[in-house]
Amino acid sequence: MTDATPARSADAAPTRTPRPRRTRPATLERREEILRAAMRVFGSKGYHQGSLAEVAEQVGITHAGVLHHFGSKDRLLTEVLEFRDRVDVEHLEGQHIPGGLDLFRHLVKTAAINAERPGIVQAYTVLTGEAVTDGHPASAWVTERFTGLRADIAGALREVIEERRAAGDTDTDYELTDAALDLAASTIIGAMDGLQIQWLLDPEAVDLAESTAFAIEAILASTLAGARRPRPLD
Amino acid sequence: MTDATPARSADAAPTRTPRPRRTRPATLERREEILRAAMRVFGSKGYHQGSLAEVAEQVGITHAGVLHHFGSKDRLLTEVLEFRDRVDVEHLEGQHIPGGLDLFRHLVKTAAINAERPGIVQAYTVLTGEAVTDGHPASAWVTERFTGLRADIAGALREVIEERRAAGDTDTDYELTDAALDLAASTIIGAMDGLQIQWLLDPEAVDLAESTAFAIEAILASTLAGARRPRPLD
DNA sequence: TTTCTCTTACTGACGAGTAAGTAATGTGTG
DNA sequence: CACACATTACTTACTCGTCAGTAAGAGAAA
Repeated sequence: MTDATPARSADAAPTRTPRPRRTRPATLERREEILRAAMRVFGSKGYHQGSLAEVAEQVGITHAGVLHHFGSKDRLLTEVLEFRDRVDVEHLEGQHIPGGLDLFRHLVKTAAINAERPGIVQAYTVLTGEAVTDGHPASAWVTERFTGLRADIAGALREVIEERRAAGDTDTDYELTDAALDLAASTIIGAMDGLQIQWLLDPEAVDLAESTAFAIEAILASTLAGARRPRPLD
Repeated sequence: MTDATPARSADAAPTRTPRPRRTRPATLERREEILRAAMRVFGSKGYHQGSLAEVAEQVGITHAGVLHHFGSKDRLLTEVLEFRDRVDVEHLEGQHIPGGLDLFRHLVKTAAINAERPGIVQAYTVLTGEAVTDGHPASAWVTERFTGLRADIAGALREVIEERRAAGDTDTDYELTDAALDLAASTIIGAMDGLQIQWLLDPEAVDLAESTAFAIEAILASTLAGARRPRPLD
């Protein structure tokens, strides 16, 4: 039984360099094109309903060409998600990631910008919704994304409250638990996501920017008011 | 060009009655079984990813049997949605649909109940998320559902405010526009839906009942406080 | 001449819908 | 009441389409 694979290390001439070539710049661009196309397709049709053929067509190749670059549909999806993360971060490059009240202003501004690009919002919403199905390849990513967002927002909340305390605001001297901050953070994220769904389905009926701003202000006010705020349901 | 279809009305013996037989009770039960199975399947896998074969298997027949009853997968989905509507209404039978503050208490209680039945929540969330994809058969249903919910909640809000005015609460004598009520209504619905997503993905991280209650109280308080509430972002 | 990019061509699987047939369950007629 | 025959509730066995993934090779680049 002879080895069918060519002998590599054993007696290859030492003159032979291992020859790494790797990615040309044109190829990297190609891959980004594919990622962008995939984002459009998965965003409008969902992951399961979107096909590799459709992604391929948008960049003028065949579906096998896409598989050459990404190996499988699952891997394509995860690379799309990582790519989005990278792009989002680059977008903030130069500017620091805002904290404190600025984070909330940033969220409101983002909603206003998103109201002009339904495609992005749809992509995010579809993938997030799909991720709660059993065994979906994006569910880990979405879950971690939520975890990160909650931490960021809870942190910003803490900053705001501590700032006010430092300024001698006696309205804020209640117990400040992590749980309460997380609660507010989840609620803000939830409201933003839920409003996006309604807006996508019926843009006439919901003003994305305005309702997002309202939600954040309401939750912020309630959180800052702490335990002493009258609870309307009691 | 002769008519290939047998002459029906022209000279058929008047003795022939059209013979309607229709559905036996056992059949109706069978169809309900199928609808319940379909809800489970579409709820856990989504509409596109869930197959007729899987639905059929759960009631012990073949996928062709399902098609015999419902004609097509699309029709099955719409009948599932109509069935859910019917069941939900029956569930409230006897009790009046609550209005005013009771509606909000009802929403909070529903969230607490839902925290014990992730299947239902998942079904609702998956279908809603999928509905924002292009040309999805459930999008009309979901859109109308949101429209109805917004109207109900906005109406309840109006009731609450008018009650307080009647009681002489001067805190509520600001302009009361429909737009403001709809805004609050969308936000409450959005928060509930968004929190469900996070809870499904990470039940440890989010307390569905508590966060929903918090969201509703915060938005309610903000709305009742009207225009005079300090706006933290300004 | 090796490596990379991509195509053509194929496989295997799965899924919705159709067609034809079968067994059971009624229903109208004599 | 009995018989004939509609109608129902399915099954089996397809068709047709789609889609992910594979294999082999061609042309270009390095």
